[in-house]
Amino acid sequence: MTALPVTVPDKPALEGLEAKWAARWRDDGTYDFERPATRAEVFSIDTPPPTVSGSLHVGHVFSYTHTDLVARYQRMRGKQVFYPMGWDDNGLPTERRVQNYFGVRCDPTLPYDPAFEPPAKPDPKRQVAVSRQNFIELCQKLTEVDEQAFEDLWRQLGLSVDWSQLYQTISAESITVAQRAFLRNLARGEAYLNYAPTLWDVTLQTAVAQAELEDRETEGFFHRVAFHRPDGTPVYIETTRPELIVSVCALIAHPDDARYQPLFGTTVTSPLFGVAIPVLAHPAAEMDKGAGIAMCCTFGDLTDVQWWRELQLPNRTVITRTGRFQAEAPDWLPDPTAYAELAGKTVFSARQATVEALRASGDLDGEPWRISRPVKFYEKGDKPLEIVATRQWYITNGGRDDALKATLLARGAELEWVPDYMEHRYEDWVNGLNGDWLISRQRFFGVPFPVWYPVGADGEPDYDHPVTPDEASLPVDPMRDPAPGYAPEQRDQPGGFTADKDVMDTWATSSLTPHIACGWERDPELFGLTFPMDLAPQAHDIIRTWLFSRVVRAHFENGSLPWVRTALSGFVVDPDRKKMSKSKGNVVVPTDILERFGSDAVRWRAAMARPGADSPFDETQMKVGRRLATKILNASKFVLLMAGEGGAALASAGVTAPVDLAMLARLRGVVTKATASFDAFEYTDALEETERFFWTFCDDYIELVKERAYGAQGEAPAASAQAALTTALSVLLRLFAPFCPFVTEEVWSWWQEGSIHRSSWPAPSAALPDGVGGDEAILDAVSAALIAIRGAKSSAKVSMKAEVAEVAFAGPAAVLAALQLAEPDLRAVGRISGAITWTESDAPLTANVTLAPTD
RNA sequence: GGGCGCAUAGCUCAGUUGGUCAGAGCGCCUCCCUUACAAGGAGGAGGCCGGCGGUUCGAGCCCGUCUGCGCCCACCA
Repeated sequence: MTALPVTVPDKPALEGLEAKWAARWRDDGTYDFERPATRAEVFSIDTPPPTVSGSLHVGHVFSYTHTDLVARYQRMRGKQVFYPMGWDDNGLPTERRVQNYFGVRCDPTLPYDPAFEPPAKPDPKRQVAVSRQNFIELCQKLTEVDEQAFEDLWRQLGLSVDWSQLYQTISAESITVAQRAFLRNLARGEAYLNYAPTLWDVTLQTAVAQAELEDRETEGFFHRVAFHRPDGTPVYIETTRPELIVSVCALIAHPDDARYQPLFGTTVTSPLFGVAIPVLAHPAAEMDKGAGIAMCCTFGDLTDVQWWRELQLPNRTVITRTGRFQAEAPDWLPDPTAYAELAGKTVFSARQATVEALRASGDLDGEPWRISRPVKFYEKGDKPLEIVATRQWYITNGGRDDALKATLLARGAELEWVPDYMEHRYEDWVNGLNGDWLISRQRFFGVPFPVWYPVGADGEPDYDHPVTPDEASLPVDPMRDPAPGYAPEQRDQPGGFTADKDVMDTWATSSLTPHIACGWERDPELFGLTFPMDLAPQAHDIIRTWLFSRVVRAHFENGSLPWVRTALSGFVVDPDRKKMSKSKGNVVVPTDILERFGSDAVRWRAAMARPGADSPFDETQMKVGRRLATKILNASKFVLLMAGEGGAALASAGVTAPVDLAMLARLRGVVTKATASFDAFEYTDALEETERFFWTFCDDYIELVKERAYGAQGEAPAASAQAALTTALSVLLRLFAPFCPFVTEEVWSWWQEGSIHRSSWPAPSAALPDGVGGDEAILDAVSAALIAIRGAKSSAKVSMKAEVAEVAFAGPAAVLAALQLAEPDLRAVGRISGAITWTESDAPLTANVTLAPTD
C-alpha cells in the first residue's frame, strides 16, 4: 500500500481550470513529441490546417476535439503522439482579407519597397498598389495576428497539440516542399502545361479547379431564337445565353432525332451576324431538352467544350478574362458592324443588347420565359464561371487516364475509413473526374511555380521548354530570381527568359501537409518515424479536395498512401438541421460557448457526436457535459476524503468485501470495453460506457459504502471500501481524461504525481487483477433494492434519510443471497433500523418497506 | 437522374451476429434543504421502433417496396 499526500480543496470548481492547466501543459511541454526508436512507437496525425483568414465555428471545435480524443488515448497507451498544428495562411482568402484590412492591392510589376508602410487609414476604394513581395509581407503580418487567436482558442479547448511542430502553408519550408514536389511531378510527367478551355472566374480573374465548383440555383430566361436555312425557313433553338450567338460554331442535335436528321450536314446562318453554321449530330445532344437542337458556342458550358473538342470546331471566344466582350469585332463575322452593340460589354449587358437586336430583327420567337437552373460558380466567387481558353498547369489525377483512375481507386480501397461508408464519397468523386487537376492560379499570394521559359529571338516565350531550378536552390521566386543559366538583365528580353507568373492553388500546397509536417526531404529521421501517418482526421465535405489530393501526391511521390486511415467528422448543424454557414447567420461563436460551459463540457458534447454523423447544435446538451465535469470534481473530492485519512490505499489486494469486489469486477469490464471502442475510433462508445458506470458508481456504490468507509463497521471493512474507492477513482479519472482533460488533471493533481495525460491508460487489471473474482450480480441486486427502498420513500414523500422500520424482500434465492452479502451497507444507506425478512420467490425482487413512524 | 446516410418516447440518440430490445440522457410531472455535489438527489409518466409487403416458430434488427429528410455528385441547349 502506498500512502499518498492528498490535498483536496474545500470547494472545488470548474472555473479557471482551463487557464491554469493550459499554462501548465505549455510550460511543462506535456504534449511534446519525443522521438522514439521505432515507427511502431509513434502515432502521427495529419491535422487539418485551418484557414486562418476565416473564422472558427463550433463545427471546428467538435471535429478537432474528436481528433484530440484519439490523440490523448494513444498517448496514454504509450505512443509518442506526433500531433502538429498547421495554419493554412496561403491563398485567396488571405489575399482578400489583406486587401480589405490594409487597403492595398498587389501589382506584381512593381519593385519591392523595403520601407513600405500600409496606409494609416485603409480606403477600400483607392487601394494602394504594392509589389508582390510587399503584399506577401503584409499577408504574413496579418496572419500572425489571426494565428495567435486560433492558437489561444485551441489551447483553451485543450487540444494536446505539440505546438513546437507548428507549420504554416505560407512558410519558406512549405513553399520548398510544394516546389520540390511539383518539380518531381514535372520530371516524372505527372505535371504538365496545357492550353485549353478552362473554368474561369471573371471577378477574381483566375482559373479554378473542378473540385472547387459549386452549383447555385440561378434565375434566367429561355429565349427561342431562329437560325435560318438557305431558303429562309427558321430553325429554332432555345438558349439561356443569347449573347453567345456571336460565338456559335455549330448547331447540334442527337443523331437519332428524326426532326433534325434532314439538316445534318447542311448549313444555316446565325441571326444578327449571318455567320454560316454547320448542323451536326452528336450523341451528347438530348432530344427532349429545349428544342432538341442546341447551339454550340465557345464556350457556354462544359458540353460545348466536349463538342468543340470532339467535333473539332473552331474557337470563337469573345468573352475576355475580365468577363467583358472583346473590343474589336471578331474576324469570323461577315459584317463587323453587327458587333458594335456588344464590344466591351459585360455578359449581362451584351445579353440585353442581343435580345433587343433579336427582337428588332424578328428572330426572337415569342417572349423569353423565366427559368431557374443550376449554374456553376467558383465556391468562393460571386459571378457565374465563364469558360476561357488559357494556359494552365495540371497534375494528372486519373480524370483523363483510366489506368491511373483505377490505381487511385485502389488506394481509396486500401485506406481505412472511419466510418467505412464514407469511402463511397471518394469512389464517386474519382469515378466522376473528367479532367486532370488544374493547379495554377492567376493570383499573387501563393507558391510560385518554380519555372521560367526561354524567350525566343521573336520575343515569344517557349512554353514547351520550361527552365527549372535545382532542388537545392529552393525556394525560388521566378519573378525575383533569374532563371538558372541566365543573367538578371535577360529577364523578358529576346533571347532571354521570362518567369511563370502564376501561383499554385492552395490545395496544391495543402495536398502535401503530410510531407510538410513530417519533414519530407528536410528531416529524414522524423519522416521515417511519422510517415505514412496513422490518422487523417477531417470533415466529410473535403474528401474530394484535401483527402483526394493528398492521396494523389503521396501516390506519386512515395508510392503509398499518406496515412493508414482517415476519420471523418460530421457537421454541427443548426437546430433546423441546416448546415451552419456565415451567410445564413446561424453560426455559433465557439469562444462564447467555451466561456459559458467550460471546455470539458463542450468537449463532452463533441464526443457524443459519432464519427461521420452530423449533430444538431443544442445548448442544453452542453449543460449535461458541465454536470458531468462538476460531478467528477465532487465525487473525486468525496472519495479522497473518505479514503484520505493517512493516505489512500491503492492496492486492490486490500479489497475484501463482496460488494467492493463486484464493483471493481464491473469496472474491469468497463475498461475492456472502453479500450476496444477507442481502438476502433469509437470514442462515443468509450465515453458512454465509462459514464454509465460512473453515474451508478456515484448514485449507488458511493452511497452504499460511505458509512463503512468512515469506519462504521470496523477497520478491515473500511480499508476494503477505501481501497476499492481509490482504485476505482484512479481508473475512472484516466478513462475520462481524453474527454475532460481539465477536470481530470485537476483531480489527479490532488493526489498523484505528474500529469494524468502522461499516465498510462488503465489495463483491465488496474481495476481488479486477473484471476480475482467479483460477483457483479451483487451490484444489480443492490441497485434493485435501493430503487425499491427509495421508491417507497419517494411515494411516501419523505426524505431519503427517513428511517425504515422493517423491510420484507422477496425474490430469487440468488438475489437474496447477493443482498445478504451487502446487508450492513444496505442497512446504512437505507436507514433500516428494524428487521429484514427474506422470502424466496420466482418473481423479480420486491421490497415491502415499512417506514418508521415520524413525530 | 446516380450514390450514400438517416427515419425508435416531445428533443438528441443507443439498440453489436433476429429470441428479456422496447432503452439512455435531456425535457416534463411528483417529491427530498441529504454535512461530496441544490449548477444537486430520489421516484414517475411518455413509444404501433416511418408506411406496406415478404422471409421466419419469432423482426427496430434480414429482404423487397414506398414515403419523408439530409449530404455528396451529375444535369445547366
